[in-house]
Amino acid sequence: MSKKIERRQSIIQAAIEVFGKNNFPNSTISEIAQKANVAEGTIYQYFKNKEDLFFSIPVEKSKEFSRELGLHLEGIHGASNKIGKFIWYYLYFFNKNPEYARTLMLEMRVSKNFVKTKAYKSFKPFTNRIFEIIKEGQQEGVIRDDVSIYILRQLILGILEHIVTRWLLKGEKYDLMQHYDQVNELVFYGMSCSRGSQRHE
Amino acid sequence: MSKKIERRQSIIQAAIEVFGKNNFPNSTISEIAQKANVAEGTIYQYFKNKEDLFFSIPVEKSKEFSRELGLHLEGIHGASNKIGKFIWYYLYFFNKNPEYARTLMLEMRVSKNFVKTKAYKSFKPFTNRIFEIIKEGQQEGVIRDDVSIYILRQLILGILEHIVTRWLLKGEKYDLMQHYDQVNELVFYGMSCSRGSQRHE
Amino acid sequence: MSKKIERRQSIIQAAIEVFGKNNFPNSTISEIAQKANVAEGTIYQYFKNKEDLFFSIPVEKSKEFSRELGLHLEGIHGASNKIGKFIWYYLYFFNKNPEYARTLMLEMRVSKNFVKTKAYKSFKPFTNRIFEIIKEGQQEGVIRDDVSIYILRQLILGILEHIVTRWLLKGEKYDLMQHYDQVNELVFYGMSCSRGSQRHE
Amino acid sequence: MSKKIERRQSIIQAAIEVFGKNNFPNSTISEIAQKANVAEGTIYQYFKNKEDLFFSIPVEKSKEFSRELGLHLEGIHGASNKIGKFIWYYLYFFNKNPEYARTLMLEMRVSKNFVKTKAYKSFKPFTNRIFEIIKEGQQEGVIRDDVSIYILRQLILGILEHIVTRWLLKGEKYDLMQHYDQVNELVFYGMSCSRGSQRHE
DNA sequence: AATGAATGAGAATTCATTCAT
DNA sequence: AATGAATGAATTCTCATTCAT
Repeated sequence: MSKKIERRQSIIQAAIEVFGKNNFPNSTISEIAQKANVAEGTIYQYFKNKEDLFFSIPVEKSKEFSRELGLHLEGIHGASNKIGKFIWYYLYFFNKNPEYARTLMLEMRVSKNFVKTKAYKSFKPFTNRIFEIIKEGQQEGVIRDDVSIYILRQLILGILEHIVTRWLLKGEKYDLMQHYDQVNELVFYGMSCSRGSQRHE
Repeated sequence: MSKKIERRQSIIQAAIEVFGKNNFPNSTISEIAQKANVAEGTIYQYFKNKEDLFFSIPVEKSKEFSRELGLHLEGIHGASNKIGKFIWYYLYFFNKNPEYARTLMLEMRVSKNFVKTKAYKSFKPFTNRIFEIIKEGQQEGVIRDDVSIYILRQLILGILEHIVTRWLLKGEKYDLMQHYDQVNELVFYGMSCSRGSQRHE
Repeated sequence: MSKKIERRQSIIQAAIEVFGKNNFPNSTISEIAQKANVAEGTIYQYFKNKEDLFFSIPVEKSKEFSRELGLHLEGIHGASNKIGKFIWYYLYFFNKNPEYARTLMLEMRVSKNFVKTKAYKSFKPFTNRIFEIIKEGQQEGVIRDDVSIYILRQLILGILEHIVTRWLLKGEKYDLMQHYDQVNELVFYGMSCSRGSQRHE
Repeated sequence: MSKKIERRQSIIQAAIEVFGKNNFPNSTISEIAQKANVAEGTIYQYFKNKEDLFFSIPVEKSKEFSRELGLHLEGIHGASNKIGKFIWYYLYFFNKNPEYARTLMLEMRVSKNFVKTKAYKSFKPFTNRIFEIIKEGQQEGVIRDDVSIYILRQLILGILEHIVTRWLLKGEKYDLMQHYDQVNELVFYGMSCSRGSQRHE
């Protein structure tokens, strides 16, 4: 039983490495199978086809992300702290998973019809988590409520995606975490109440 | 003689359309040849191979960009005005060339080893043009000189690329030019000497 | 004990349906297993391989045919009546088993080396039954004896196969039984003594 | 120009041999290519895919059949003589093309949805030729006109197909032409106006 | 005896590139 | 210089069969 789950995991892991190194069309099932120590045919018992395997990566990684994020948020009080932690974990996660970052940010996110894939849908949970935190902050009175929460979420994710993308384009040569303070500041600057009037997008 | 140049142009143009619609691996020489009204074999008389054709696109487009940009800057005085014009033309150019924008921003720029390609090198001329304008501005005293010009250039291009990329990810559904004022403001906010008072245009 | 026989039966039954719907190469062991409510591996405990399962169908069906035919012939006197009954049952049987008919007539019978298979051999019993009846008829004096019994058997089966095949090619859209009288007449016309001289094949 | 036609022909010829020897699913493009002395890829320049190649065989052969049949009918007068010639040529043609006969009669004709294929449609021309002859015969008064010409055509083709099919099932061991007289007789027996006295040839 | 996960051989098809005309 | 037919390498995916549990 858990053997199946393990095997599935090892295929996904191999896929992350191979797709991250090459890219979708230049990656071969054969290489993934080899890396996962399974026969090519085995992959097709776990995934419908190459594309399905590809888009299963974010599904799996998003679960992991949400799960771990949940643990990290455990016991933290106050929306500000939670957002700070979120930003930290986001950077930490991609810093730790550069191949996945590459695939997600530079290939999937950018492909036509990405929003229709199951990969995109798998972001829902942690995307909702942000909503919760923002609302909490608005109730606490530390986050402005004169702006749609969609805009506020877009603010956070937009900055984070931008930072990660630049890091990738530079070849992941530096530690992504070094941007933590900067991002934090930018985000809080944009979200906090204590400002008379700011426009946005 | 000029027939050769014309033919080369029509191949490049067809390539832009086809690569922009699909993407590199899903585009076929056959379709490009058809669209350019030449035989497949003919393409190999003008370009070494598919990849060469692909990376020749920015080379060609960059020339066009620089040439036109030069004309638009003609007669404009003052670094501020020139930067304003540059921003305007950048947005104008990609707004007018969405297929090329898609290929360049979402596919080439994002591919590993892009910086080693001739495409990347072809950006030099207009990239240098920015340097000149920045230096001019610093001499004029309207652009801060406490920061490396590399950073300042990166500020301009970073914002522009970000804006164009978001536009593409949204499906080019709106007019890119509508961001002109916003970008302008952001750039001048970041570059000007005396925070609080910048004028341009 | 009888559980094994039951299980074997349900596999055969599933095979008839699946092979009849698709055809040999387009049928999968997986689908048959599913329909029979057994695991794929189980099929290999009852049959050597896919081909063996395929050719086991007529073996099984022929047994059923012979058994039932025997019952239907019980108590019938006179070769003419018996032949009539045989024709009736033949049409009745395939009318009731269209998937099997399809497989047998349009796929197996038609395949190279069919005569070497165990399927072909399994027809012996009911084929012999015809011989017996013909001989009986010749002794009774109602069936001509100036012709080889092989020819006479071939006459009966040839017509029946032809009728069933045409019915299948037309998509089994009509009731096969409607041909009973016609076939009966044709057969008796060909077999009966009361004719001076007819040539054949 | 004629090189393309020649090559197409040699591929078709190779396909006839290979499909006739094995059958559709057991035949490989690779073997056909080898036999035709072309690369596998070349086949796909002439035919969309394996299935297209398969169904192109009758299209090609039907053309040949009609063309040759036309020559053989040239100068023959009287519907009776024409039908006789038609029967003769039909048997002659399949006798000479046993592999094609096998493919057409035992595999294609028998497959579901055959009537929807281009192969089926390609029979139209010679099928129409029969109509013409039948009508001619009815006007001459030598062919009964109390029965639909569809039935009469079906009579001819039904008998011929049956004879050819039986020949194939027996392994093409005897000369198909030996059935000529028998078929002729059967056909004329069924088609002529005045039962009892038909003459032909 | 039954299971069903794992295997891997095998085949169709695509398409960049070459080269004879 | 232009053509476009021919090539064949390379890759995905299927599925009968095996075998450890």
